[in-house]
Amino acid sequence: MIGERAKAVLGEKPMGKLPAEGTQARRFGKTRSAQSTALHEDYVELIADLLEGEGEARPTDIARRLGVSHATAIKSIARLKRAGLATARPYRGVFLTEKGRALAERVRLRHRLVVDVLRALGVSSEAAEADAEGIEHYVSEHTLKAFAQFLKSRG
Amino acid sequence: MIGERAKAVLGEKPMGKLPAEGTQARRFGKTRSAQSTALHEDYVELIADLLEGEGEARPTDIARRLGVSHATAIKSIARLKRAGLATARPYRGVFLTEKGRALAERVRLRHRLVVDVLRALGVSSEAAEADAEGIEHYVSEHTLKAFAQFLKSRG
DNA sequence: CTCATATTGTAGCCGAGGCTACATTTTGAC
DNA sequence: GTCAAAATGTAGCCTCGGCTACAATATGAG
Repeated sequence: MIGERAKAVLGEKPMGKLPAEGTQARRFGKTRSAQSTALHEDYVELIADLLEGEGEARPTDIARRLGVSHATAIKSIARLKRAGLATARPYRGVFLTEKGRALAERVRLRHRLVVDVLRALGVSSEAAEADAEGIEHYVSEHTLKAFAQFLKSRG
Repeated sequence: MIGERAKAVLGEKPMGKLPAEGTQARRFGKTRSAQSTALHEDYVELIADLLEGEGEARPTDIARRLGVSHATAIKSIARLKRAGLATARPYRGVFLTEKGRALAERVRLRHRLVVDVLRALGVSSEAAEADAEGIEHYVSEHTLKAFAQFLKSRG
């Protein structure tokens, strides 16, 4: 008797409703890389907010807002610098590069759009804000456009 | 002249439109913990699909579908076992525990709901599937209910 | 039954993103 | 100007989720 494993080797897989591995793998891969930029986006957005609201962005404030230790924040800021998104000299606060500011602006617009769509769908303001924090990093340009169109179409 | 930093120490922060640190920190914290479960959810969902479609879930197949090396898949499966979501004996394939099956079912329903909502908002099927892969892990119960309600209300 | 091959498992490396503990610098009060 | 306290930075450790290279096991062909 030839088992399922044998069939697989012979290329006799049942092949159900599963998508082609290539497509699925690509999707998961994209999701993974998005995860690596999600933190960068959060930091950049927060730094932009702090710079506007308080005039400066200090590691301790950043750490408190994000709910992490200051050591973690400092390490992340170092990664931001390596990525060319921020500048910071010891004991002198954090600033955004042109690239960082551009990213912050895009992130902010996207955040607003996601929150507005969620609210339009009947989600409460609090839940919309909270969920958007996670969702926004995974919304593609295409989907973003559809969101904008949807909001416009329904006034 | 007293700088902004001095003001902060004295509790004279301008306090603009930024939310309270507590709220924001809690949100980010939740987002972070969601990230740690996202991979578990992907694995569990895929394993359930494979078990149904092929009759068995082998590490190599899982790795190929997720686009990672088999070593990575095996290590993740070990984490799944530790989390009580799966069982696996050496060279004998992967199976889900009751808890794992329950999670897979929830994840599957949520995935469908997210894709359907995205499509209802005018997102193409391909983009909806791709984006949902990332978005779904950050949709709260509250938002999920709103999604279901929205879909029902518009037929 | 033997054995080549595919699959599976293990070891060891890496970077990201957490943490605590400790060292250094700045700062404002005095 | 001194100095304690707050902020900042550094060191070292952890887990997760990647990887490659190598070892061990199953499996089907013959």
